[in-house]
Amino acid sequence: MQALHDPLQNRLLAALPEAEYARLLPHLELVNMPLGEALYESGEQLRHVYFPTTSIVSLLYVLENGASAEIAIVGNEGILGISLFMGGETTPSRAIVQSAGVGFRLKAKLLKDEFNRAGPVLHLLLRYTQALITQMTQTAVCNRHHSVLQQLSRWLLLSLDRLSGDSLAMTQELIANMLGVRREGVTEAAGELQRAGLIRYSRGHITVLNRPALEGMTCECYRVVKLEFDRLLESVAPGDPKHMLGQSQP
Amino acid sequence: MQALHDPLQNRLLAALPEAEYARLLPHLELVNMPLGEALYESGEQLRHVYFPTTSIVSLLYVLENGASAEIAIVGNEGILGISLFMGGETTPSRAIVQSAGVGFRLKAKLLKDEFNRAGPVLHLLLRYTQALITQMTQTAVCNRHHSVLQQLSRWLLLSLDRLSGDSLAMTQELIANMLGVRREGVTEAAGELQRAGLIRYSRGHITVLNRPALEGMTCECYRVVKLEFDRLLESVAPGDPKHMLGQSQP
DNA sequence: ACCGTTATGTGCGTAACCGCACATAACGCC
DNA sequence: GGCGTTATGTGCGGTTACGCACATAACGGT
Repeated sequence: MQALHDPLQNRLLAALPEAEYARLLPHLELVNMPLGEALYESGEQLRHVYFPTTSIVSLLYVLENGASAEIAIVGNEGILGISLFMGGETTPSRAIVQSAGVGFRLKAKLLKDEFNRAGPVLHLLLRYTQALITQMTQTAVCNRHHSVLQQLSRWLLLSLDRLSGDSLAMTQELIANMLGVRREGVTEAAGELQRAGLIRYSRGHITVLNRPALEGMTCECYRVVKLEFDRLLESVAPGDPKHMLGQSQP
Repeated sequence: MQALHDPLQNRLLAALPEAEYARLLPHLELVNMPLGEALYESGEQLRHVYFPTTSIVSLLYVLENGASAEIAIVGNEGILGISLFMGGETTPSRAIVQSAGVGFRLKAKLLKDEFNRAGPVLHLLLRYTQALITQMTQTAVCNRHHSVLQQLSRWLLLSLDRLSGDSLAMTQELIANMLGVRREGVTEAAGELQRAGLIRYSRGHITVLNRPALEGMTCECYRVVKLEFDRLLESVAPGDPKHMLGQSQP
């Protein structure tokens, strides 16, 4: 079982230089991440950071009236708990597991210590954070200007990218909560995608049948985010200066 | 004239420890920031970072079809150009001056060098960035769930906080661009606020007449952002351990 | 095979906002 | 003081999504 789950399935861990990875590896703890679990709640002190491998976690904000909106999706490309190294310790949002799976966690102190070495780990985490910021901003833009159909498409593609697969276990009700729209709105949009032959939907299981076509009809928000993650997190080899803070150009 | 404009009017600069401020001061250059100026464009390499003092700058994303949406507001509490130290060098968004005024700028290399000392400046900038992230996430939430009236209220309060005043020069057309809504929608909402006696509006000049009442009717998004900025950027005195990355608790 | 539960589909009327077309009004300049 | 320009107000039909009330359908256990 353990053999099936390798920390290197997380692309952020995989991008670490050998020395840093070797330092962290003994402390990485495999954890199960069941559907609905809160990795952290609004305003809660973090004890661990999490590196998902086969799970998907949503950062979401819940309004006083109970309505919710997803801020960003984190999967095998990222880390949960950035407020730890950003210095705020807490955030007003929550992290909820949206697709059950596993991941690895690391004690808060260990990550902070590693971050404070001000070496490759710091720079990698900050680059990831910048990519995450882009995802957040694009969520804001998409919320403002695009239809439920477009947002659903974007969400599907972003989620599948973060699972490295083409199918996903998720009810329309849950997706509606993520997008902050009516469940019926998701039903309608999903029906449209299904009639167009782009996806297949059945009781909590979505499969993308024609990914190129789906990408083609999705709003630019998806592409912007994808490009930015690719640009900022392209495989960072040991010694590769890409993720070191350069001495700048004239 | 120069005497009227002190870098310490920028709260981020004011929060620096003496030693760091002394190092940066000789390199801080007073710059005029006229309405509509782009401090940076999407994807553009940054040559400077900017610390507004009497101006307001919007981070905004412009869609392929020309529609736009504001991501965050930066004024005398912050800095423009975080992608420089986050490591990405560029972002997909633009920074446009929304309220003319002045600010101070610093050459990119100097800021990077200071950041790379991994001292108080790094920690302060990261805390600010986390506060900015909160503003961005709350923008996404507000875009999703709240009315134009509520968004206008939030926007007004956030802007005035960043000017440390109670009036603002801004046409409804510009505000509409920021919020990503119709100009007529802003007219309607502003009319409502005016009829309620909360603001006065006249040809590009808004004055808040009854701030407590305005705050009272604004959605929680404003308060969440304000609280988070206060929490993360409360005056950081030299030697104050608040902005140092603590050695964590058990 | 049955039945409760959960998931999805559908059909309303309503509210908010959009796009467009103007009307009015304030200001700046000659 | 007249006039072009810019800013704001208003009306109206159309679209999108909402809230609610159901109908159907799939699954899961006994």
